[in-house]
Amino acid sequence: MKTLKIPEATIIRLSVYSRHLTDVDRKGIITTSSGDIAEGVGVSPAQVRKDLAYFGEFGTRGVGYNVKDLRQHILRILGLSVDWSVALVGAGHLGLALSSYKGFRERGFIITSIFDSDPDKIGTKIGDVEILPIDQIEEVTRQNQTQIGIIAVPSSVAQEIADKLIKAGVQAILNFAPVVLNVPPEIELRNVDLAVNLEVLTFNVGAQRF
Amino acid sequence: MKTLKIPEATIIRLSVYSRHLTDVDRKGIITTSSGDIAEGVGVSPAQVRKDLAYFGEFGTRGVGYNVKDLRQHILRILGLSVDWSVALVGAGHLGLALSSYKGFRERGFIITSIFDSDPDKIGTKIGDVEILPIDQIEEVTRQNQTQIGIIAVPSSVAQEIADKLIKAGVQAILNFAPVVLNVPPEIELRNVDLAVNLEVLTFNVGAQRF
DNA sequence: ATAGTTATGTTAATTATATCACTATTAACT
DNA sequence: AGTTAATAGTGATATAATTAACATAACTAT
Repeated sequence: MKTLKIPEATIIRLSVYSRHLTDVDRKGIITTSSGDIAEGVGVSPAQVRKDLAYFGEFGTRGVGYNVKDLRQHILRILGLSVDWSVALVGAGHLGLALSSYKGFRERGFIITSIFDSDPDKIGTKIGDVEILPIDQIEEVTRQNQTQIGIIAVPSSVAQEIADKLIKAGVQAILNFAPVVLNVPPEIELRNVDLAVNLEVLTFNVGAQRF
Repeated sequence: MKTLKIPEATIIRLSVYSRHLTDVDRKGIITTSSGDIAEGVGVSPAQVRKDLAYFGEFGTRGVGYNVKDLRQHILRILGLSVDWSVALVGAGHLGLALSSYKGFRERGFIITSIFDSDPDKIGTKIGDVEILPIDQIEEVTRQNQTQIGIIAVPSSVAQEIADKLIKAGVQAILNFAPVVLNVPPEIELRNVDLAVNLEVLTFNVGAQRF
């Protein structure tokens, strides 16, 4: 249980590598190299090797990497060798988009419950998952042993939902509300702020000013 | 036109600061400090001051920052003192979620055109914007002088759409397709990969292994 | 066998980013 | 007016991440 510090950027790249390797594998290619991967995803070969080196030796010198093997190794590293139960809170446009997003299920993220406060939505289904009222979050999430919560509700209620999810025992939260959430340190939290992404773009478009 | 290199992390934080300042301003608070801001958004006071120092001096020593002033300065820095015309390509669940996302308009991002390939969708409206066919991207985007394109289409066609948007003269692209896009260096590109975000979480949940 | 080639794994150097500690400035109060 | 408290701005330091360089291992061909 050595706590070697691994950069988050490395984790993000590993995720991208694994997706790239899935594509390469589908083309029937058996062997690849740090150079190939680097070219495929737009980083340097040294970066690819360094990222992998945090976790072990997966290649053969002079030869390269076996595509299937390396892919499996990375998926294992990312914790994707098992399925994850996900609770989605908020069945608005964004919630609907997330629940129908193929990429989640492909990677082993199964949305096992959906919650909303709108009485008109409660009882209806998205796919084969029934929309439940907010006050059932704790009971249902605990019962399903759900580890991950996705917050897709308005900012005004996001903290309240986060508290409920944590009380229900989730270990990680993906938050789409543009607000700073307060969570205990043992809870993994990531924020996806859609407007921020556009703002980085507009800054860069005008960045010759600085 | 000095090209002082500014960390992307700084830009992201500035965006968060400005949103925080909007909240603080709404509460009627006139003056704030690096310490207040730091506490409000979860970073260190030194970080706040360092981030601002890239762009000038906005505060008064011993006193702090005027909330409205600082907010305006940051918005100006981020390029948000003017509106931006945005073209949205893909009117699926995600496209619908993005087009109805309040946060965009609030920050000056106006979706001026929406495109999709589905004949059933073409001609219908989202809000007051009509969905147009893909082959009108170039003409309409150029006419509107649209600077930003959002790609919310399947991975298989994302590169093709990117090419069209670039040909139409957009300067920046926000890509939601989980694929590595190839764009010329003068085009600003950001990728939002929803699955990657969950994978960073699952890695961290199991990270005691390393 | 052996030399040559290729590509990994790893150490070292460089670059980038964040933190810290100090200085300067302002306002308030006595 | 002088003193104290508060807080921005900044240069120095520490930490982190990326890039480059290199030594090692495996394969190929003669």
